[in-house]
Amino acid sequence: MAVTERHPPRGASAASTAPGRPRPDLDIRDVPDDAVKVSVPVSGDTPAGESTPLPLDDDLDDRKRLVLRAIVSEHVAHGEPVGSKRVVQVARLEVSAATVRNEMAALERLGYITQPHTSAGRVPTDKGYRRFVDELRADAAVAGPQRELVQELLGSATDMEDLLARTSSVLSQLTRLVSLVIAPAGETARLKLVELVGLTPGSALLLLVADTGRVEKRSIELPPQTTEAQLERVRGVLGEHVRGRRLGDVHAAIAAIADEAPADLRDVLRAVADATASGLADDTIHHVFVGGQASLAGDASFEREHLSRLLELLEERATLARLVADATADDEPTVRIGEENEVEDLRSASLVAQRYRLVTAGSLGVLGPTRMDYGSVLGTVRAVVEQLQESLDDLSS
Amino acid sequence: MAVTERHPPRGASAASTAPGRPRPDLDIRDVPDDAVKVSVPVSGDTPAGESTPLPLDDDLDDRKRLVLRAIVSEHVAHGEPVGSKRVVQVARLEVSAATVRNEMAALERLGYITQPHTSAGRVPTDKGYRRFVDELRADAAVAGPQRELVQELLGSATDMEDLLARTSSVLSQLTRLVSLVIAPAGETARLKLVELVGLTPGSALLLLVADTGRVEKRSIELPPQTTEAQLERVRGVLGEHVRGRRLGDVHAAIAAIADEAPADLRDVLRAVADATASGLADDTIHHVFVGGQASLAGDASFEREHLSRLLELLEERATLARLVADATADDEPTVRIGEENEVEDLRSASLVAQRYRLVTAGSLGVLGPTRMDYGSVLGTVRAVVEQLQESLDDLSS
DNA sequence: GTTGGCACCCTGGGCTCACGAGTGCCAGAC
DNA sequence: GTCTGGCACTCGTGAGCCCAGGGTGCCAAC
Repeated sequence: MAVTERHPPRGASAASTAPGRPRPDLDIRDVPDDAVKVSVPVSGDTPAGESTPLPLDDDLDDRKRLVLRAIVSEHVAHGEPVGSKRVVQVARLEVSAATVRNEMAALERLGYITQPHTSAGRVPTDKGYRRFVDELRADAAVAGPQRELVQELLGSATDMEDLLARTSSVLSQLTRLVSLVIAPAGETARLKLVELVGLTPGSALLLLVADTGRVEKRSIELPPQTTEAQLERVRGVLGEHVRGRRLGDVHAAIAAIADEAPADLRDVLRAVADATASGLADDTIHHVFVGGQASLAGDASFEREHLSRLLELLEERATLARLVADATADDEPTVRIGEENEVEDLRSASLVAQRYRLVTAGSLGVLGPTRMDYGSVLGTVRAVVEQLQESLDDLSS
Repeated sequence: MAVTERHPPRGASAASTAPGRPRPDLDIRDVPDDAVKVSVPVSGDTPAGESTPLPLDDDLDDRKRLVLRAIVSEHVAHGEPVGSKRVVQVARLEVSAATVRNEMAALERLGYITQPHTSAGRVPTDKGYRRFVDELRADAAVAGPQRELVQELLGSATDMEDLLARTSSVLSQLTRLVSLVIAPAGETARLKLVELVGLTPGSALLLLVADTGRVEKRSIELPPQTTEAQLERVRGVLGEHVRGRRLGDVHAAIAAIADEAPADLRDVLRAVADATASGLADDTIHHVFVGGQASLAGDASFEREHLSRLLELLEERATLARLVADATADDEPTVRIGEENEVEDLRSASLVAQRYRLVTAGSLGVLGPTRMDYGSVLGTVRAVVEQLQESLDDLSS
């Protein structure tokens, strides 16, 4: 029922329905070839460690898989432990509950599900969710009208900041989870304009504009008695030697010319160099857009104290940026489930993220309870990334 | 005890201890002349409406006041309803609990306190808090070392954005509440630089730099086949006619010259004018810095759903800016307690805010449960404003 | 391998009960 | 008139108990 809603049988599916089993028009489909790339072993450094060996078709026969899927779907949909009877109903299995119970016992032995207490239904473990996700294919979950909405919202963005802010907002609204959008690092972007604006006798504002539209400003304390004429000359020097360089190289370039500059400009140039020492090359100041934090509070999965820590985490933009960037190693959506997250506070949360590319890659994703609807979330993330991509191309063309 | 901690008997106090009552070395002091200016009737538009009539010394005799103060302090400190015995202890009253009970009954009749249920202790009502705050004088609650810390943190800020971000962070850390810092509107700031940077053949970036250090950028879609030469001329026109104007006047100025400009520049100038149509004069895009949201989750006053709505509110920066700005009509700290807030979702929350001035005023404050330690929060807000003020002066001198 | 049946387990809700904190009020003392 | 001790009363809370319900594991039979 609810499952059906979430996985509308759109698109061809009855395809390769594997071994001959009494399997009716189940909404849960097999893994097609565009299956979601999973977060697993890009190299050996996946946090999860022990989980599923990559060749999926190992310990679970078809029926066990169906049972697992049913349990995950049901649990995600209703939040309660699901029992054998329910599984029979929802998976439309043509066996008895007793049989399913046996399967469930097996699944529990294998670590895919667990019971909160003897004689409650079963609940998926992180491993169970992982398996479910691995077998899932991302739905095109953003329905027509919604998709148009996304297109419209993102399409009318005026610059990149705006675009990313909108993306964050759209993402959190569609998924009702916390959205995270990390702006591209931009250190390879090229400098389009360098300006030095005198604000007061003792201070000036350094403006750096990159060809991506990124604007950086730095306050600069000028040496006493710097004259406007000197500033003008510095402007000239900067314009000549620094414009067109990569953001990542700006600091070195300025430092270099400072050393060779005439004595009376040296101090000013040094000050300028200092101001560009950090925040351009390194990715410490990634802009991060966070949206929909309120959704965390609404979710019962998180108890008070945990919630509080999650919110704190969301305020540490640097950590956040690293977190999401780390999770997105290639161009496929990635899922980090519960314990797979290194970060302590994300134990009972999951991250679904994907990279997008501009000159250099940014990434985006959503954060929510482990018990989330991975199918539709994956679809949404993917769709939003595509749309963002397009809008970005529009902006920079 | 706890009260003592929160109101250390620093500074002269034993002063005008009003009428002759057996009042020992209470930590709760009388209202001195630098008493906190309250949010009340700057004009007739205070949301609260019916609460305390201004001449404070009306319905409450001294002992009732003491009792009320004790109840508020105790309740704030421990979060539980406080009973007559407790009041006797904590207020060091030399009367019996029975007497206090009579006083409490009176206070309840007057609407200052209430009992959650028959035969629990009493809890302050909004009106009770209001009265308490009205009689309170702001403590210099930021202790020495902390104050230095604030000074250090704010002092090393490089520009205004940075400074305000730090202020927000400091404020939330000191109070353990949600901090809100609203940047000055800046529409009266004067334009120091106008730049038009061509990014791609079809688009450019308009940069506006104000003498406050504020930088605004706007993406501009250029008419097809705009040449660099044209851009250069537009730059000239802008530099000549717009520089030095107030931000609030920029749009009109550009629109005006667009009409008079040579035909081949008109479209470009129109585009530029469009881009400056909003966000400069109006205060819709106040920058708002929010910090310490996690503290909301930690507080038991808010139940789940309410919490969620509060978090949502915090994401609506525009509303937030209006909220805080509205609350700060003059240069004294203001307190909005519970129902005094127009905004529905703030029913059980309080706002403590104060204005600070630059060229034009910004404001800042904290948001937390109604049951907060107004004494120290007021002190902290005041101290932070002072410090911010100083740092701002440093920055712009 | 599957099934129905059955004993068993555990949570959650509802109920009762005793306790304790706190009150309101009264009669008497100052 | 004001304060006080005392007392009866009121509720909310927590413990203890029971029962129903949903779920399980296992077994014997198909």
